[in-house]
Amino acid sequence: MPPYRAPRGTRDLLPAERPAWRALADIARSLSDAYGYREIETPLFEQVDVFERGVGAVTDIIEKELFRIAPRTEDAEVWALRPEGTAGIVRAYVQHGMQTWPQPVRLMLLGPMFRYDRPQAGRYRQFWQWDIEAIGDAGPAIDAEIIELGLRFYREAGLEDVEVHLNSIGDPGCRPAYIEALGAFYAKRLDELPPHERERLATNPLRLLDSKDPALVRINVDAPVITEHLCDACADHFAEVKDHLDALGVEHRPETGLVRGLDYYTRTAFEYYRRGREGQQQALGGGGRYDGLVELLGGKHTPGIGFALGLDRVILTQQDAGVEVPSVRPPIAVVVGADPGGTAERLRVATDLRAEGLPVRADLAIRKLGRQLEAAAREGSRFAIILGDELSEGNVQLRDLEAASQKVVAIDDLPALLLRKSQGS
RNA sequence: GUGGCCAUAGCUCAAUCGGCAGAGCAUCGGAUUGUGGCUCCGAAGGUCGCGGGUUCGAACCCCGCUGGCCACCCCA
Repeated sequence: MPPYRAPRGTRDLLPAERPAWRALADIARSLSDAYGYREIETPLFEQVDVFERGVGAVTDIIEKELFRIAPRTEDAEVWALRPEGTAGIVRAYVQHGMQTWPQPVRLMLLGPMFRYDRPQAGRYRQFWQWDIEAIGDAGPAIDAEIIELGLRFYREAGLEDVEVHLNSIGDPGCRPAYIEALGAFYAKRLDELPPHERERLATNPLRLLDSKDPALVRINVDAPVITEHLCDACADHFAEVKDHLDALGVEHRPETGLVRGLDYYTRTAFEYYRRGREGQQQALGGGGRYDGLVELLGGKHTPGIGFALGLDRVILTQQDAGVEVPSVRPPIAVVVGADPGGTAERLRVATDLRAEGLPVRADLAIRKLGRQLEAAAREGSRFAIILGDELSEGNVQLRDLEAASQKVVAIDDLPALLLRKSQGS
């Protein structure tokens, strides 16, 4: 066994699987361009305060999953690896005075996030998210734009049966009254609650709503529904979000038990699931509105909304659904030689062709021609460029490895010839 | 953070009752010295996850640790 391994909950993404990842990143970037969400990169770590204030100090993400960086000196700042993207993006929004930009500011971020969680399938300590944020627009239309953008991404990734679950969780004006009503409801039936759920009642009663405990599922049928306790402004907003989605032809499934785990969410909350795969670990992405977050991080009161899609889970779901994804592309040609030791001329010919922009590998192993051709064929290359005695007249053998045919070609004609072939003629 | 299942070559897996660690694939080499994916031959590759214990003897039984998976918790 090797002495060192990738840290728990992390993994190496090997060449064979990278093309599928790159394809997802390409989709994310081209959709971001098309929708006008411009790419931003923020540090992988921030001051702990950014997350504690932004995500919420009493959330699981902060209390038990934050990757804290041990300070080097007593008076050093305390840092942590980012567990999600929104807090850092909003910090950047405030820091760079983006409130003076045309509003809303549409941003996208693609990168790794870190949570000190117990690993499981589809759950890693380092995982990748695609973040979309629109900061500075309170209107319901932008909610619909973003929700549809997420669905569009899944479709382009080959996942046709992803749907959005939608809820509104109110705002600081109306939510406290609802939580009180909810608390009172559970208090009346305290003896029916499992001990574990009783504890959560004190810390975060909303959480009981999406519990899977059978006893609680039964009780929750009678629980007060948040969308019936919204203030007029929140209720109007929610209705208009749904109207906008309907106008787009986007199906949305009401989910009154949907409560997101981060403190900063207000009003719109949504999660993406594959139809028939609605378990808690199966969320492919989620997001919501965070109208108080900019202010929490030192800016003016500014509305915002966004989502985070888990790329690791998209990859897993593609595999599960049998979606065809790109694989490693072989070079169009491999330069091989009759003289096993003639690595210098093989390297020179390949280098010249690469200078013309052609993906060409040279066989640099000192081995006989048969082995070189074998390797080229197994790699999937279309052509082998065979260097032999003809080289003294400026010619090579161009062998078509698929057709098993070959012809003598002037070495000077190779670039144009291969270029034509690589464009699929 | 809680509970359960698992860990043998790079990968997928065998190894009878506790009695000399194996196969397929992959890698490298050879099959009369300029022609490939097939075939044949061969080589290399192991701290049986790690550390203790029981035993004449442990891949196999017991304990601990690490890691993976699953169910919780929670999230993406």
